[in-house]
Amino acid sequence: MEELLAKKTGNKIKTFRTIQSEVESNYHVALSVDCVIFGFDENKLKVLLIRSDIKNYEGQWSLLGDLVLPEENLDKAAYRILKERTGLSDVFMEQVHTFGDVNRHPASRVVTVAYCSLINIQHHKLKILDNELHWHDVESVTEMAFDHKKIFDTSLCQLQKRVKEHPLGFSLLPNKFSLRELQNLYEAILNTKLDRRNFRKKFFSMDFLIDLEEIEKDVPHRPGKLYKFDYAKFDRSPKKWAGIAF
Amino acid sequence: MEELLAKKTGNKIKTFRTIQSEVESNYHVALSVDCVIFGFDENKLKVLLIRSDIKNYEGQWSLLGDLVLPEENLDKAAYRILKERTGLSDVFMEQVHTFGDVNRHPASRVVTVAYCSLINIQHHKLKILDNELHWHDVESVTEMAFDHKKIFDTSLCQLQKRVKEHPLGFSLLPNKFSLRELQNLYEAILNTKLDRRNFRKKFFSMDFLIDLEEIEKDVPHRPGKLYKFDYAKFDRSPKKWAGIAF
DNA sequence: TTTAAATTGTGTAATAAATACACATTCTTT
DNA sequence: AAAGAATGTGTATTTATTACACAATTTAAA
Repeated sequence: MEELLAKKTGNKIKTFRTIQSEVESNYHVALSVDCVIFGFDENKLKVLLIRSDIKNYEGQWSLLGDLVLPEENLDKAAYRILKERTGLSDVFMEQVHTFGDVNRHPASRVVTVAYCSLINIQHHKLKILDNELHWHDVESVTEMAFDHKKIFDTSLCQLQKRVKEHPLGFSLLPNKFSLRELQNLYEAILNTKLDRRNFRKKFFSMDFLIDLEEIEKDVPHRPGKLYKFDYAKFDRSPKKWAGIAF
Repeated sequence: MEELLAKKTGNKIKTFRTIQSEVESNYHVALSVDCVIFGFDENKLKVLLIRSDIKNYEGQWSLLGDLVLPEENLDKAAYRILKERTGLSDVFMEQVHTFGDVNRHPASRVVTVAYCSLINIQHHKLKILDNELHWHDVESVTEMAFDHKKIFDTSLCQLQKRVKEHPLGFSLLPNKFSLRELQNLYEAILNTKLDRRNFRKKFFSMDFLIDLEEIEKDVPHRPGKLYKFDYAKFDRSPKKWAGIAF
């Protein structure tokens, strides 16, 4: 193995040059991916957590994560974890931040790359029978294992920001949704109340909603119309998302 | 060493459990930090690059990076690199993204965390005599070593976005600056032309600029007034940055 | 010393976007 | 048949964005 990686040689700083023994003994870390998987159900934003089986954090909730495999890209690892846990593969997924504090894992140094994912909770409802996995209300998440609360908070903040810039929210909804459901979703994500008329005006003026000429069923009040998001039109559109400034 | 990290046991997926031998042999990677250091000089946005001394990329330009030390947090590593190269320590620095494609480094798997930094180029002009280090015009950066072009592009995009949301730009300017310099900076970062009167109106209405009652010197035309950014007022302000939508 | 060149400093009118706000309608439940 | 609950709709006000022109100041050149 030739000169590789990085090392300081005397006073002169060289780029990416070191010797094999250093690499093996000191400069390598374990690398994991943790997924913050969001869902939306009963008008609440949810996050999918698993009970930790690590000694120090036994019984506490943690994010879904795993070590990155030797021949696996980071995004691939994130999709693998999601697939294993939910069975879903064609969903929104995005890298959020990397957490690498020296003592974040009790056993050894583990650097973790956090990913945020948005899924339609109905699509995989059946797989969460396992009592180690649970959908938690986002607003009632408090203590978590490791530094996962910090990772979760960071992801939620980023979601709140991103959802104003891009039409991400639809990934969390059923294919057919009412405007009330859409507004409830935005209110849940942004943790705020929105004016109903202005919300509707805004979404209709963007013109990416297709009226399905159907109405809700089984609601104890006047049913609303159902819509779907026009992904094809969105993809063609040059200006894309106008931005949502509530 | 107890059960640690992550492993699949049969069909059941466990969280963070594995055995020592796996950790050492397969699941560890080299971890580096790469800094995209931006500066502003002669009305152009610049990036600080170093000539690569790696065999495959010899002579090509690369970002300033180094392996993360065993007992070093990621942010610390980024600040260390910046300090070593520029002598500056109290500057804007922010994690951008992590790049971990399997073959991004020719020698072995090296996952790198990219950081973006904004510095006042005047403050360390003297240290860049070394001909391996060079300030490049951002718009003329083309080929780079490794996947550094991709890292650079990602960082520049993020900078363009962040500078509209937060008052970052001032880190790139001298303490005293004219409004023309400020506008030139924004035009350089955003790669666009802005209306001078609207730009001034916008910044004055934010009310974070302190009029220093001084004027520029040595300009071949009517000199402009000098200002500084009121960081104290900004920190106290509840609404912070109004957002710049050009 | 006069003139040309360059850039600063300033305000208003027009357009677009965000906000606040109320009532009739439709469907379900009792 | 009446009460409850949520849908569907429009306008007026305020705020932000954009487009745009001319006099004043300084330096450099004639």
